[in-house]
Amino acid sequence: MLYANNTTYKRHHNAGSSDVPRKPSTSTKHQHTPMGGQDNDTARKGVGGLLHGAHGHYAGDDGRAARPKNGHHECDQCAVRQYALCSVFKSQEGFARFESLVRHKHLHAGQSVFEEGDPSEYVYNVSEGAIRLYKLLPDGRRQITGFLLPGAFLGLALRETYSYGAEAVTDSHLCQFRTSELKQLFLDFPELRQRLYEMANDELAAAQEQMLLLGRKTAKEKIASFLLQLADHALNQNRDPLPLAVPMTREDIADYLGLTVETVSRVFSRLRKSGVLTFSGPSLIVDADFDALEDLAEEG
Amino acid sequence: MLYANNTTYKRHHNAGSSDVPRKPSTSTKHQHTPMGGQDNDTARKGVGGLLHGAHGHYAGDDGRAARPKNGHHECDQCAVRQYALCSVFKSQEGFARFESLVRHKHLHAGQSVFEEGDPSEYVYNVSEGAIRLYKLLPDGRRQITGFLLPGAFLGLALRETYSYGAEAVTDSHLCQFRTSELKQLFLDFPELRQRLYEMANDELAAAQEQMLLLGRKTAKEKIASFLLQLADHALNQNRDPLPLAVPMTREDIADYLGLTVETVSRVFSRLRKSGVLTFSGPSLIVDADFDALEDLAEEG
DNA sequence: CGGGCACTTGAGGTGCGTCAAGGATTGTGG
DNA sequence: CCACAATCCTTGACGCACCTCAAGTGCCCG
Repeated sequence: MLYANNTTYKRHHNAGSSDVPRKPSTSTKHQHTPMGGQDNDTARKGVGGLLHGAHGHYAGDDGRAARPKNGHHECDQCAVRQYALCSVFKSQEGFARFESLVRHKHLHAGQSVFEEGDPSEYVYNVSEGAIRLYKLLPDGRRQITGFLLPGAFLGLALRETYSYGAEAVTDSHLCQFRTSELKQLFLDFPELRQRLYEMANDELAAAQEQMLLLGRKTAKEKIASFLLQLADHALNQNRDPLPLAVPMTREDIADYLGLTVETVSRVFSRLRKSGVLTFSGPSLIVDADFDALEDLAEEG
Repeated sequence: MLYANNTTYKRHHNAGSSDVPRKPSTSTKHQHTPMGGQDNDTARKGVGGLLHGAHGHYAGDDGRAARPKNGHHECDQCAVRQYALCSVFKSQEGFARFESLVRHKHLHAGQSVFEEGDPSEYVYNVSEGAIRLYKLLPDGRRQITGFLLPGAFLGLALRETYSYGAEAVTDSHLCQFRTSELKQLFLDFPELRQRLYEMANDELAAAQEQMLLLGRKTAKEKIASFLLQLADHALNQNRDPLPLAVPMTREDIADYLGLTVETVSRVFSRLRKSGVLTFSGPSLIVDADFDALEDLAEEG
């Protein structure tokens, strides 16, 4: 079940440009990934850094989500209510007003939430699953700018159109709001804006860190940093970083780190052969020498 | 005067790591750059994109700043008051309260505003000059994450320490506020937070664009995109994009685009030889084929 | 069991980094 | 006014990290 994702973004075929890197031709399909499976299901949330999600305060359960999987979503059963945007509404009536605006949306792995350039009519809160944000060049080259995890907010930019695309990496659940209605709420709930502001700041810091990675780190350092992000996110949720699940495909990782699939694969292999990582299948790392990874990542 | 900047960030020498790119050894010095000079002085503000500044509404003057250069700064003479943060204070007493908190700081080219890890006691508004934001790896590799221009806000991230360093590219003037005091103002002036939120969002969108550039564009595309950023910023200030000044050094450009000095220089040369650009000295472009640049940049 | 997809691995090419040298500009001090 | 030192920029030769192309393996699912 760790192969729980696939790619759906379309890459425009581009007849004959010259000195530009590979423009992949990619198939388009939707694939329903069965949820459930064994317990390392927890992995689905395991990302961190530019990979946004709720941090800390993962009260109670050890990371395994015992949520309604039947598509019947209610806010009072919501897994992320304690720390998502919703947590701003302390009072009963405040929350009621908030809840009245929400529309629940379920997405299958690979489905698009919105595309770059779409009018930004809605904003979302991720309550289950994982979303990837990406930007494309006209010839199809893709840069993934981040992964969103439960508790993360989607659509921050209060602009007329989305400046990036968003797709479900795995089956996901989103709470949808009209941008205009959310703005109304700002008037009565200044804490809401405060909360969004903090989130934007966190994203900004993460984005700067990612620029450093993209512009100045080697492939090995990028992979090491990425794995540490995954591990840190697990720690932030009070989960054990081992075994470490890598829910996204090699292609997603490559597009996130500014590499190619082959390079990602090769670096993983080299880390495995040098004893830093032990794999159990391509998307599950059962052992990792985090000290070695930190040296490799040149953190700081 | 277009060589109006230098580098001051320290690059740690790192005895013997192996497969890591060049770790430059850089001198440390402060250099006072005489302001004034001829009129293409306007160039000092010429940046855009991740290069933040005030956009639009550059009422009146054609870009040449007729500001008090005598260090005696008063808010009511401030060049950016109309569109900087200060503009949220409509009322006389509101602004008075705001002004009472400000402390004016003048920086010479190359001087540090703060370094990564410093406690974020202050935030700033840029009223004159240009600031570069950067992050360093332990071995000295640097990534410039953005340039700040008049009207831009510095220190957005309401975190305990700055997550990046900031240095003056040219002689600059900043308005300094205590973070704690600014937060107080939030209570009485919700528009202030709104404004900062919008700014953070703009930066975020720019950061994502820059990630696309860093992760997926070729050297030529990066340079072309960069020049278009410069030109767009000029346009946003109602200035003619030609002649186009490039106030930062090749090293700054390289560290901004994830390249080396030599590559930056070579690409400029190639663009010059192919007739896309015409230079008058290394930091002034007197003619540019913007259509060609847009093709090269793969904008989209 | 067969086709599709993700992943891996190898062989070879290249864009850009590295190393090195030289030119242009500016500021400094005699 | 002229060495000079210090930067910054440019250019060439070369090498390598990563990309490209291609073939093969394993897994999943129909």
